[in-house]
Amino acid sequence: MAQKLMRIGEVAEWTGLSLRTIRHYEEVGVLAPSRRTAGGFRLYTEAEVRRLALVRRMRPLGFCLEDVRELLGVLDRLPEQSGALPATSGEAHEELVARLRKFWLEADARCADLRGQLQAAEDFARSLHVQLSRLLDAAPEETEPTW
Amino acid sequence: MAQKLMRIGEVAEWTGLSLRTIRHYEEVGVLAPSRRTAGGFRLYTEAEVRRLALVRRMRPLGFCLEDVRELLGVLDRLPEQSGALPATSGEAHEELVARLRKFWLEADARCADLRGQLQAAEDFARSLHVQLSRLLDAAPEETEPTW
DNA sequence: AGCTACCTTAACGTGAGGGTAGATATTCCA
DNA sequence: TGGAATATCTACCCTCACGTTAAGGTAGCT
Repeated sequence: MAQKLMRIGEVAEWTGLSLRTIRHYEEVGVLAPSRRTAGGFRLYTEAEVRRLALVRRMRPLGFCLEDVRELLGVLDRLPEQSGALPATSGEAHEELVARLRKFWLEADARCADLRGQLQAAEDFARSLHVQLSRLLDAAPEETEPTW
Repeated sequence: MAQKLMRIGEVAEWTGLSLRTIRHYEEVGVLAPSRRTAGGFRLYTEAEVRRLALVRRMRPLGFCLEDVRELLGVLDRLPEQSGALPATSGEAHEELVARLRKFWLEADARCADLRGQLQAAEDFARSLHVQLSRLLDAAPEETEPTW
């Protein structure tokens, strides 16, 4: 069956990215749709939509768009299935591994970072709650009696 | 004993904020040092440094600086100890509670958000690792034998 | 043909700082 | 007390990842 092509609005709904963001990704070379309608509407293949969804999942890691672009490039050169022999060999293969490992380490570090931030955020939310409780306890004349 | 006053560099070291960030917070009215030296150097009291450290802990929640400013204002009007009677009463008190609750709800929502992002990030890091392993397995000629 | 929903490019705005220059302050130490 | 070394000042422009607005074109239906 022929590929299902999506226009930008549908892609936005699917991925949770804004129209502006999707266009921006094209502007800076992260991902351009392979086709357009005669009138100029962007048409995305399912594979392209999946790539955008991947970018969406990457965002919390805080990689800049240039890094995202590079990582997509690396991922592209990866063999599809573990069964297949590597599409690359020798030096190219080595470099691929190196780049991938770099991203992995970086991603791991940023996960740790996120965990720390989450901690801080939860602490903060908790302390807000405590303040709020104190405030409510201190003004019983405004609250309903407990009976 | 007289207050210990810190200059911006020391404050930066204490809080983990950059000099530029601390100055920026002053520019947009989040927190200005109460004093300067005759020559114009910023001097922060310990209380001010604590406020900056609080802002630092709030950052992961992604509140904009205007919100931070407002929240600091609310926190300022809070009674210090649960023992003390509320410094405010009636309407003002009600409004304080309302604003504080708003921030609490918002903070909680953003924590949930952060948890989601962390999930996505960890998934992504894991998948990078998987790809990496596959890549290494597929090229045993480059790895050391297992014996 | 007209309507509506969706899409286009282009240009400017924003938030939260980063970086630099060039001038001034403060401190340390001989 | 006089430099030298270090810290800080203001003012300005830069960046990144989009948001916003304006003005207009397209797809598809009736």
